[in-house]
Amino acid sequence: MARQTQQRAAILKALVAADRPLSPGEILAHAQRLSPRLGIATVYRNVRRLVLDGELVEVQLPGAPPRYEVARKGHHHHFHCRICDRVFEVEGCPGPLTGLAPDGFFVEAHEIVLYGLCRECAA
Amino acid sequence: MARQTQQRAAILKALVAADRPLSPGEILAHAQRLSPRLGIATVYRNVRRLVLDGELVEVQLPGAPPRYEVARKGHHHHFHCRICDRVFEVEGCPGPLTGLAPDGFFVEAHEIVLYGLCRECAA
DNA sequence: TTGGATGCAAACGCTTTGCATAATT
DNA sequence: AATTATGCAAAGCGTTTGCATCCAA
Repeated sequence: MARQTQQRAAILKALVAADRPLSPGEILAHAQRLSPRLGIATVYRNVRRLVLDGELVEVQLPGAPPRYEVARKGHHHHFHCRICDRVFEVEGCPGPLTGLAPDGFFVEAHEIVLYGLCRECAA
Repeated sequence: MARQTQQRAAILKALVAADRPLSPGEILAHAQRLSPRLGIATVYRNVRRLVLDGELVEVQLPGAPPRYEVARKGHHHHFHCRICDRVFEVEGCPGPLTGLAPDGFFVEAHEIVLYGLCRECAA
C-alpha cells in the first residue's frame, strides 16, 4: 500500500465526496478546502500516482479535459449529458466490435460515448 | 462559396490526399509540401473557417488533440492506432445503442473509437 | 487602392519539471 | 539521517492573437 500523505489523502477525500469525475482544477479547488496550502503541481503528481496505483481512473471524453474518478471494477461506457454536462456510467456493451475494423487491423479495445439527455434533463 | 486562397487550397488538398483525419501539426507538415512558406497559425485559421464552411469536420477522440477530416456523408467511426497514433475511419456501426442507456435517458448520438494496431503496425 | 490573408513572434492556458525546503520514516 | 513529498516558479506544448506585410480583386 502506498504511503498516505496529507495531500494525497485530501485529494482522494475530495474525489470521494464529489462522487463525480473532477478535472485537476476542480480537484485543487475541492481539496484546498481540506488543505489550503495544496498546490496544483501536487495535484497533478498525486493524481498520476493514484491512477498508477489503481485508486483513480482517468475519464477521457472527446473534446473534454481529462477527469478523474475513484476506481471501480468492470468494463463500462459513459453517457455525456449535453445539458448539464455531467457524465454517467452506463452498463452493458455491444461486444468487442472487432468486426468494424478494416482487414489487417487488430482491435485491442474500444470506447463508446453516448450523448443526449440524462434522466433529470429529459424530464 | 468562400474565396480560395493558395494556402486554403493547399490545406484542403493535403486532407483529401491523406484520406484520414489529421491534427493541425500533421496538416502543416503535409500542406507544406505543396506550399513551403505555410505557417501553423494559418493552418489553425483556415481549418477553423473550413469547419464553419462545412468543408471539414472536427474529429474529437478521447485524450487526443482534435483532428480534421474532409466532410462526407454518412455515419462512421474511428480507429486509433496506439503505435503510430494515426486515426482511420471505419465503416459500419453496431446500431443506435439506445439500449445501453439507463431508463429515462434519451440517447441522441454516440461515438465509438476502436483502439489497437493499424495494418502497418500490426505487420 | 483597399480589405482580407499570411508569417512571425508574443501571449495564453494547461501540464510538467527543476530545485530548494519541508515532511515522513 | 535518509528518503520522499511539496510549493513555487520556470519551462513545455499546443493553440490563439497582435501586428506589420503581402496578396488579390
